[in-house]
Amino acid sequence: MTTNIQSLHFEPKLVEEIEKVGILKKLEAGVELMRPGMPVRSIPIILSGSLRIMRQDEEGKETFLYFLTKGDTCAMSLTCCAANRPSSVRAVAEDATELMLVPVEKLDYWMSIFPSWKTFVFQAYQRRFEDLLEAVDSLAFQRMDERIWRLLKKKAALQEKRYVYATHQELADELNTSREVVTRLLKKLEGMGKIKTHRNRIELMLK
Amino acid sequence: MTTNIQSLHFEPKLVEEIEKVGILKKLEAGVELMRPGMPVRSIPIILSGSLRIMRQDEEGKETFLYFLTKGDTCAMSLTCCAANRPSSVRAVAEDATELMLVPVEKLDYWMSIFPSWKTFVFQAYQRRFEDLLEAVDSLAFQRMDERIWRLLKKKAALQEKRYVYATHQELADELNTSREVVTRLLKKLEGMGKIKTHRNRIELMLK
DNA sequence: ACCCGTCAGCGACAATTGTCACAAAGAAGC
DNA sequence: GCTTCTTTGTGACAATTGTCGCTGACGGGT
Repeated sequence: MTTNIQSLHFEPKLVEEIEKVGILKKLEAGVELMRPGMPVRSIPIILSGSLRIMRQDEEGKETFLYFLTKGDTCAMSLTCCAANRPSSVRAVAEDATELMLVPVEKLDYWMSIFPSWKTFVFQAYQRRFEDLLEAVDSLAFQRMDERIWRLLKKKAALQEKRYVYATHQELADELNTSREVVTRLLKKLEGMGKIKTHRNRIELMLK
Repeated sequence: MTTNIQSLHFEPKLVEEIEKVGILKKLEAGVELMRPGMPVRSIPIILSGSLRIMRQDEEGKETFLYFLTKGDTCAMSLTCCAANRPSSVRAVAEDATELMLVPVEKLDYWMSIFPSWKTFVFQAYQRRFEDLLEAVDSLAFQRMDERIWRLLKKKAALQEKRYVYATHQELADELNTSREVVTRLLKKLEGMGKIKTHRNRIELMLK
């Protein structure tokens, strides 16, 4: 599952640079990479696997924002680094994940000399904006059953499988609702023929 | 109320450039500057007044995202321009507003030669990220009474007054709820001594 | 097999929000 | 004054979501 940095459309010289100063990090599924308040010292570039980005409130309640996958980087890291501010989100490995950590100092310098890095940074901003708007849409316009269904589809797509391995409690936490509500609505989705529920696992009936 | 571009921390040469190519535009309160699907041909820099940025779903339901005020620019414009994509949000003048429209073509060029422009663009991204996260917080973690109360405080702060001129229906539209709910919760806030309601106008009892 | 901890299912009820119907109050014109 | 339109108020009810209590199912270990 190892992806190397070469496959990410960077120019050869930049690839060289990244490999020189970047630190490869491997995360097992479920490991927390970043939490609100943590200082951000490096920019992660995801090589394989995926990160789940969550927003927390003061009491620790959470809500899902978006996933980062291969080739993505965290726009929050970019803004936090630039402003020298702590993280405002939580990042958790959704699967086993590999990423390259690039020190903050390079951000600006590379932007000025590597066009592909500049493109990369701007695309990151743009994609994360879209992702955040999608999160807003979900919160503002969709009911909980629809939100669960979409989350399941996204999770399944990440793995390219029709199974999602998660407990009802975990899904409830990601959507800032309660376990009972998730159970109830999963039953409803099952009744509609969209899924089948198993212990620790949900099967999506796509197509 | 006219603010000129000089007060925005740009270097003199850039100010000159902006004045040369920028188009000054004045909007009356309530006028729509941008709607979802519209092509974005220029980047607006707000000189005075404020813009209300809203997200819409397919059926036209809306939810408030954030306000832009003096010195701000629309990060959506930046991303949309860069990717040559239509707007994904709606922008409406909250008050009488003046803005400078800068043609897209300059975005990149100025970034490479004017440090203050680069800073400006990155700060815009950063601020709008924070604003969007605040919008997510509001949607995910707060009940409707709290959301109304916060919206009122923001609106009052924009004008630096203790009155907000709006009907219950308008507030309902901005929060994607119904007029009756707004009426009900405003009565509740009034009972708590936080506001006084009048026709077309709400008085905030701050301090 | 049995125990035990985790996970899921379910019924009852509460809280919040959404919807409908209708009335009253205020503003503006005649 | 009267009429009309807009805005606000309110009661009743529905839908959705949140919470509590309890039950049973499943799986891993012994």
